Amino acid sequence: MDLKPIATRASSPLPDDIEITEPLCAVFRMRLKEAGQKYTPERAQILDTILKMDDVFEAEQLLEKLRDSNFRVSKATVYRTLKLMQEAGIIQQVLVDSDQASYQLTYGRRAKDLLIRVDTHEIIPVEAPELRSIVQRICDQHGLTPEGHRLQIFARKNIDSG
Amino acid sequence: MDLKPIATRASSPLPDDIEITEPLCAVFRMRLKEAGQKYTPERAQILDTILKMDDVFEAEQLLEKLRDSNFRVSKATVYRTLKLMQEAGIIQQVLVDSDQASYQLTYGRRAKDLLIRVDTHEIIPVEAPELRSIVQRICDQHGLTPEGHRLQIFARKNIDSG
DNA sequence: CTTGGTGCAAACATTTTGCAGCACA
DNA sequence: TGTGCTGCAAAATGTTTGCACCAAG
Repeated sequence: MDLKPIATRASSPLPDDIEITEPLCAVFRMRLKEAGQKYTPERAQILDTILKMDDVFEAEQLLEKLRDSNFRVSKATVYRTLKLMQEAGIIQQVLVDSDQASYQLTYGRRAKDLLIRVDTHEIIPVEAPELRSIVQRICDQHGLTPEGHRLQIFARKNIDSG
Repeated sequence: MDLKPIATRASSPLPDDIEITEPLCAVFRMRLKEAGQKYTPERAQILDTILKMDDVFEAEQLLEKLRDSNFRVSKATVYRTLKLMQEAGIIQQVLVDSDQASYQLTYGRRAKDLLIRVDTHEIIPVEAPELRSIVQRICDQHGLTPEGHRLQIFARKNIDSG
């Protein structure tokens, strides 16, 4: 069994969010070229659509949004492209729901931990810098080197505030 | 014609080692009773098998282990029972792998955070009590009440330690 | 030509469900 | 006797794959 989908790796001190599509396109194209692959209109459309979505999105949401657009892309191509983007380090799989895979745009961003509202299902990326020392301590205790982590906090609206 | 004769519900007595599970059995039985449901031999066998497995296990591993035992339980019953045990607060789903759901025995235990070795795929339950204040702080900042969390730390053997 | 990409449909793997018969209060 | 539980098979779900055709160097 493969243990590849490691989401939310908080590590490298990257600048915060980069919102421009230009560079990300370039990155993707470059990574594809390195592997002898092509930056096709379908792939561009998928990347473009992802950039218009929430930070964390499900495959089904992406498919729906793509169906609405003028440029139709097949389900197979979407899944194939999502895999390519993971390999290119542009997105990462996040395990939020057991039914469906979610993905998170991670390139050029500091990976965020997630605050998940159980009442609305809203997913809010958050930062927990103190976590780093906890992770380090636990790894130290086991003689291991940390490679990343995944933190999801579940919460709901305060009873007293609304 | 090729029906695999899974033994019909034996009203036979349960294996001896079921006694070990006394307290948890009692909890499960009680919860079932509250909901007008029964503590059947199949359910006892599933609980018993889970207690013999790693803290975190996949459905497939459980099915396999059950197939090996003398007391056969169908796949459908296993999945139905896993759901009941979740409702009873005995086990929890953990999302480790995108392919398959994993479950963790949680009743009467504290450790819910996981240290996952990316080199061996070993899963080690750990404690991170300091996390509580982090979780609380993040929820406070968003006006939310914490309901739980999920922390998975990915790590591998130290390079310098052999 | 050769290589890679696409859409479609079929295949896949995991999990759920409909149903007829069994068990037990 | 009724209600719940079981096994089986079929269905449902999300994802992957085989294949024929297309596009670009």
